This record gives sequence, C-alpha cells and structure tokens, in this order.
Amino acid sequence: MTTSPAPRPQRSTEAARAACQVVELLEVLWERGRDTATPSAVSVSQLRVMYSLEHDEGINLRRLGHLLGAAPSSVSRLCDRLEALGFVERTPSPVSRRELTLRLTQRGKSHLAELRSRREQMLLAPIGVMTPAARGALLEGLHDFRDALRAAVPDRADPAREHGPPPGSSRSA
Amino acid sequence: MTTSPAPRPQRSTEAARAACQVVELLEVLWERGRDTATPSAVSVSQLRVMYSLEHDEGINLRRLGHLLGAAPSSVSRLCDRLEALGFVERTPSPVSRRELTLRLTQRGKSHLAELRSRREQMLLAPIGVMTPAARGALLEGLHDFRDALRAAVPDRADPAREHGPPPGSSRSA
DNA sequence: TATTGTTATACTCTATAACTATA
DNA sequence: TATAGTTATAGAGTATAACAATA
Repeated sequence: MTTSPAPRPQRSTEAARAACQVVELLEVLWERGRDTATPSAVSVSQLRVMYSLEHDEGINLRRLGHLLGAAPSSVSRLCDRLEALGFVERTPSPVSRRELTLRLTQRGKSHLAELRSRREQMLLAPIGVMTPAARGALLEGLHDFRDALRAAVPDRADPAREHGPPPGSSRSA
Repeated sequence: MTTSPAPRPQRSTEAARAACQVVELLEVLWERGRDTATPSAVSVSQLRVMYSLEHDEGINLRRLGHLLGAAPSSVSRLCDRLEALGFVERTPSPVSRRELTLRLTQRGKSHLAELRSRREQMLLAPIGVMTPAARGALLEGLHDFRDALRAAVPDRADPAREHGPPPGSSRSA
C-alpha cells in the first residue's frame, strides 16, 4: 500500500525557519551599510512607504497608513521628508478636496531601482559560491515562495477592508 | 566528460532578485503587526542587538557597535532599554574595569524564541500552498543560501577588525 | 457630524561631541 | 594620551490627541 501523501508539515516548518534565518542575516547585512552607500539614504520606514506607493500608485494618506500599519501622523511626517528629498509627490485628489494623491516621482523610482540593484549585488557573491543545483533550487523555491507571499500578504490596496478590522483580531492574552 | 559547467551568471542574478523581493514582502508583513502581537515589543534596532548578543555572547559595547555599524552612544541607549525590559544584562568585564560584558538574559532568549516562532507561524500558510516540489526546492535552496550568507557576512566577532578606524576623522574648528 | 490631513506633544533611535573613568 | 562607556544635544520615526478644512 502506498502510504498517504503525508503532507509532511515538518518540511514547511523547516522552510519557514530557514527563511527566518536568511532574513535575519540580511537585516543585519543590508542595514549595516545602508547610508554609507549613498548620499541620500532613506530609512527603512521611508523605504516601506516607497514600496507601497510603487505598488499602489495614487492612494491617499490614510490608505497608505493602513497598508503600513502606521498612524496617519507618522505617514504625514514620512511624506514630509520624502517630498523634501524629491522621491514622493503630494497632489490634491481629483475626487475629494480633502484627500491627497500620493505618488513616487521618477527620481523616487530611480532611487528604488538603485537600492535594489545594490542589494542584489551584495547577494551575488554568496549565491555564486553555491552549487549550481542549490542555486537552481533556490531560484525555483524563492519564485514560488514569493508568489505565495504576495497572495498571503493582505490588503495591497483592497479598499474593501477600509472599515472592518481583520478577522484575526483575537485579543487573547 | 559532462558538458560545459557554463556558470550561467544570470541564474544568480535572478535568484538575488527573487531574494530581494521576498525580503521586501516580509519587511512589510512582519513590521506591520510587530507590536500589536505582544505586550513587550522590541524595535528592529533592539532586535538586531539581540541577534548579535545571541551569536557573540559577552562582547563589549564598542564591539557590538562595530557589529551593528552603530555609534557607541546609540548602542548604549539601546542597552538601556533592553536592560530595563530585562532582556539584556550589563556586567563589568572580568578583564578590564572600563569594559562591559553584554549578554542576553534567559528572558531575552525566550523572547527571541517567541518572536521567531511567531514569524515562522506567519510563513506556514504561504508555504503550505506551495507544491511539495517547490517546498522542497525552497528548503534546500534556503539552507545552502543561509550557509553561504553566514560565510559572507563579515565580522561576527572577529577581533581582528578592532582597530580599523574609518577614514573621516576630520576635525575643523 | 464624520472624515482627511496636519500640528502639538512625548518617547524611542540615531549621530556627533563632550565628559568620566580606566589603561 | 588613548580607550570604554556614558551623557548632552539635535534630528528623525512613531503614537495619541487636538485641530482645520471638507464631505
């Protein structure tokens, strides 16, 4: 008898653990040289703003706050700095005169591209010492993982969640 | 003989890009629910301190600053908070009365373990929807990638770099 | 009145410079 | 004098609360 497909949940656990370990290493590696690398360095918080604006162009400030899990006042201040850097643009909303339209500027997009390029560059050496088989497995696994994560990360400009608290709000101690 | 090993550098580039994309998603996902999840939440900065102390137990404050790429004063303040939380312990060094010995407390280690457990938990659902083959590839690829990163991330308590003073000590009165 | 964005105030993180104690 | 750690001061990120303009 063929034994059951046996989901092997421990494989998932191991993969999750490995992912955490990798991210921890990158948190240290990338953060360490963050602002020594470029003249105008943006903070992690500012970076998260830019990610969100890249994905959801033209959203308003409160919506951005929801995406980031941040208070409107925090986002307002973040946008102050990003606007001063010329990376983000605040324009009046065409639909409501009390709302803003937030957007990455071309300069902001370029900066994001450069940062990504630098980060990728830092990974090439470690990836280069891996065996071709391991490299292929990494590529395949990460692609699928990324797609699964995109589906799992909530919101991402889903206006339906404007009013309801997410179902997972169990306030158990 | 087997046909050309053909380094295929573009495979590395693709893998690096996929890694960046995954980390960006996790930066948003994990940060968003950071301090809503637990009563005593530590910031990303404090977390980096804890990672370093976990790996290099008993180092002094300046060494920790080097590992983090942070100024001694910043590290001192970070340790103030972490000590107040009961996660880090500052004791006099046995070898020099002007140095400190920094260590995670048992409570700090537990907190770290809980945080990791929560993060892993958040990944189980997305990993669970992947095909078994992709999951296996992810696991294998991440393991090797992690090992390669560990070798590539410099320092990690290498006392040889104690005296490399960054060029930039210009003092104009 | 309810909502959008901003400002007021307070606390944390970070850095440079000044300071104390030790080597 | 040089080094290890702390404190002083300042700028940035964050939150809650109060506020102005708009719906």
